Amino acid sequence: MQDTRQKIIDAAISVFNDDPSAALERVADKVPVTRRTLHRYFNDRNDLLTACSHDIRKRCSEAMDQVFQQPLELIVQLEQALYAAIDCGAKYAFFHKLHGSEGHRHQHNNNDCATYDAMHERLLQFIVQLQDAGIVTKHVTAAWICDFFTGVVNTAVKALASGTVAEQSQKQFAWFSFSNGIRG
Amino acid sequence: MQDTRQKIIDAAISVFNDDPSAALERVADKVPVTRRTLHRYFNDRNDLLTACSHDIRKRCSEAMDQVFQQPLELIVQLEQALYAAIDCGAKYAFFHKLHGSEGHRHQHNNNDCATYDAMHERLLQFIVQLQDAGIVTKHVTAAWICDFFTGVVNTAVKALASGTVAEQSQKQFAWFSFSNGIRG
DNA sequence: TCAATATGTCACACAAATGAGAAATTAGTC
DNA sequence: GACTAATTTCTCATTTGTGTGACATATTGA
Repeated sequence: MQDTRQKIIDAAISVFNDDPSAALERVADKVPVTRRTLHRYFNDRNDLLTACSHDIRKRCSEAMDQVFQQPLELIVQLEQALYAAIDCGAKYAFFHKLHGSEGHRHQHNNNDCATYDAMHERLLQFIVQLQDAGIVTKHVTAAWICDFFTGVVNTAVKALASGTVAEQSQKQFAWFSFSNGIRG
Repeated sequence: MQDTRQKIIDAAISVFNDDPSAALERVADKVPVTRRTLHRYFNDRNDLLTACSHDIRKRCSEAMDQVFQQPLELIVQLEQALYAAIDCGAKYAFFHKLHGSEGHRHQHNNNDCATYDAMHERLLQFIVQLQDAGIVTKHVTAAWICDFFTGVVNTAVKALASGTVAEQSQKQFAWFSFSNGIRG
């Protein structure tokens, strides 16, 4: 039953994503598991946070990596990147929150921070490339498109969770709005 | 100096928006004011939350109301609604969080809930109207466009806060991406 | 069935957050 | 300069969250 660890991490990401200071009991209840059990896997709150950070890096960043390595048309790569981010769900959002929050001391030597920086930078450069190729508009900055990308991912994840969109439509709608939203 | 109360509410909305379980000290520090002073204006945490809810309803919802009452072209109304929501900033986002969170018992008899429902419903009906008029696409559902609307507002607010977009460009970029994102 | 492993229960010490009283301090106002 | 209202400072009791130890109770697999 070693997948309890993973369940706890998933629950923690989900809970902390919309309430960073939530009590550990909230995480435990969500698994569901006793708080005592949670503490058997993670020494303290910070330990759990670190585990979350690692897990996110592994799953989310590697998923994005894979997309950009495929020999596809640029625009199709972007589409796949969006889908990959949506599949990561709350993880992708939490990745940004973690490294963008005030309390977080973002240092590039830290592995997780470096990975975050790399992922973000690649997406940014990729968009610049698309702009230069005339595939996406130059009416808005590449930085805005990056934020917009994250925003659409969040919207898609929340929409599915709240039930306002069917699972089958989720990615389709997201790509529709995103791709049109960045075209001249 | 009765505007201390308002300052506290504004700080609370901002803090609780990205950390609902944050300590009251965080709110007090942000004003800045002593925690003791905060407690003189609000009996307890829940009291403050209620005040936030009321404040949001007043400012945010009324701003939207005003837009829809103006005799403008439909698409221009939508544009103004987006700008109004962005101007409300974190308030608009928090409005959704409050009434969409798990812990919240959403009951229509409650005034704040009713106002939220009304605002949301009107936006939804407005979009349906735009779809029927052929102004916005029917490739995606009106419910999705509602979520997308909120998503773009959030993105715009965050982008400005994090400095990735200039204040002058914020609304322009947001409307560009939103309006294109919902056109066929 | 037995042993190993995982989880639950209960109890505890400690830290942090909450809420409030009383007196000192500051900022305006006349 | 004295008065007033708002705020700070300091203090304290209470509650809530955190982390751990000892032991009981499942669950699993040989």
